[in-house]
Amino acid sequence: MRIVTWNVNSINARLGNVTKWVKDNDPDVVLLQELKTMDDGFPTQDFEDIGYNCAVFGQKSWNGVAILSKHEISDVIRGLPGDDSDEQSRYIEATVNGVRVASIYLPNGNPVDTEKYPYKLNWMDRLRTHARGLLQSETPVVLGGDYNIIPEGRDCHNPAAWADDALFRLESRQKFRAIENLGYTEAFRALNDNTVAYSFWDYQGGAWQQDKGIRIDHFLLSPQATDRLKDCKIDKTPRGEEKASDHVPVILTLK
DNA sequence: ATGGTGGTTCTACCA
Repeated sequence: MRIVTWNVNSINARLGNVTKWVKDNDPDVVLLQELKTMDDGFPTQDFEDIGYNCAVFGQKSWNGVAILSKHEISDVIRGLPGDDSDEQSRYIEATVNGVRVASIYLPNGNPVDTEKYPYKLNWMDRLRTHARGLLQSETPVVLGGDYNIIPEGRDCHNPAAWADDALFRLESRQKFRAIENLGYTEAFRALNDNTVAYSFWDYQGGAWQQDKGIRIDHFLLSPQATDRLKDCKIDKTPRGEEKASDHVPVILTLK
């Protein structure tokens, strides 16, 4: 079973790139982030035409997450539990082929001297609480998405340049690690010990051409999912294409 | 310190 996570930076601006990649790679499940459209603007028909069911949690202009699946999608939750006043569409969760999957678009948090940073940290506390509850099912849980977290220095080109950024601040990384410490395994790093690999390159400053990237798109796996972990790879080829997203797909394979 | 790019939407805001 293959599950992909991909921040597409507008699903409608990226529709040709995404449908082509999905057809070529044929994953079971695709977790999308940054749709930048409301539910009724999501190109559901285009994905149904290539064999995928869709569960969408959209929002006008910003955010927005979705789960695409060749298998039936059931028991969908839209929105991260824990704060009814949160209006941002950043979390969708469902059951697919016996696996509980979530598509996560964790807040960026910059600039750190604004309300965006505490919003990020509070959102991570809520995610940890919810992730802890999911473990009680003792079934495979796969939390995939754009976490907006650089877990370690080796996950970026120049750690010094990111030192005070919301993606790399110690508080942010500690909260990410606190979710791992519940019993979740970060799939890519578990299988690629010393590999330097990135999942995002900024549009600005020739970041792609100079390979000044960061690794911020992750899969966190419950113990039952980790027992089935076979492979986790980053496909950076889509970043070099015309009209590319600034993120690339990360591909998880479970036995 | 600034601006570099790209998306949504039309004037800034977000990343």
